[in-house]
Amino acid sequence: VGALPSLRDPPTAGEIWPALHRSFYERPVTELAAALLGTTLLSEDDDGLTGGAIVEAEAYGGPEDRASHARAGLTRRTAPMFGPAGHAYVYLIYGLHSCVNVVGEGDATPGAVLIRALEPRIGLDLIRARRGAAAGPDARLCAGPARLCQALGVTRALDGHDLTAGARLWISGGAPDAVASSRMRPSEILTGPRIGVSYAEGDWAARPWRFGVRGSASLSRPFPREPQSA
DNA sequence: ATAGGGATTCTC
DNA sequence: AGAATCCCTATT
Repeated sequence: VGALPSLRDPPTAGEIWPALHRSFYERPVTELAAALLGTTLLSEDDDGLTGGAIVEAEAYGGPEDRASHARAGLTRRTAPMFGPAGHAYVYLIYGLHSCVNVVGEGDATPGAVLIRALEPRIGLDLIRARRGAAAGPDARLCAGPARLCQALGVTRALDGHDLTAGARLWISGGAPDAVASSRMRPSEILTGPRIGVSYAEGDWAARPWRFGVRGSASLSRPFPREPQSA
């Protein structure tokens, strides 16, 4: 028995859940945020495979976006936002919590999408163990940008990671044998102002760049009334 | 060098 | 309502 894989080797997680291609990410961040709804974020490490369906995401632009980390321009911290699409931007907030973004646009245009909530679907036992005993019902385990990172074992070690490689941390449109596309119908998409960016000047705090799946029990918090379909 | 604050979460 | 807690960013 050699080191080369044989046809009888069990499929890897990346084969069961094929990674989205780079071209999926190369578009304006508001489009990308909506398109990510319904796709599956996956993480695999020595402890196992975990994942869930993305049900909430926020778009962040370049220096012109006064709510974006990129507002100060290219710095060491925000460098991934200025790099190629399809990579992760993972940052530490309040000295405690990791949050994960998906880089969009292109090399010339900085921008990223913050993943704010998942419906947990894969590796529930491991997700529950990582989140702790007081984490509440399953639907709330990944209801928040820092919660989902804790649940999936995402830390800044993954900052800059290439999401298109289909290993360690990646996003899939669905299993190959899945019948339905991950794409949401417009009537299923909620929009609203981004969370926690009241410091932003001008109308940047009010822009409806938060996107969510209508009716999901895993949203980080409710959307304001008067929802508009994207 | 140092001060001010943050795309959050949990507990009191 | 307040703490936890690190590092980024801007200023001295």
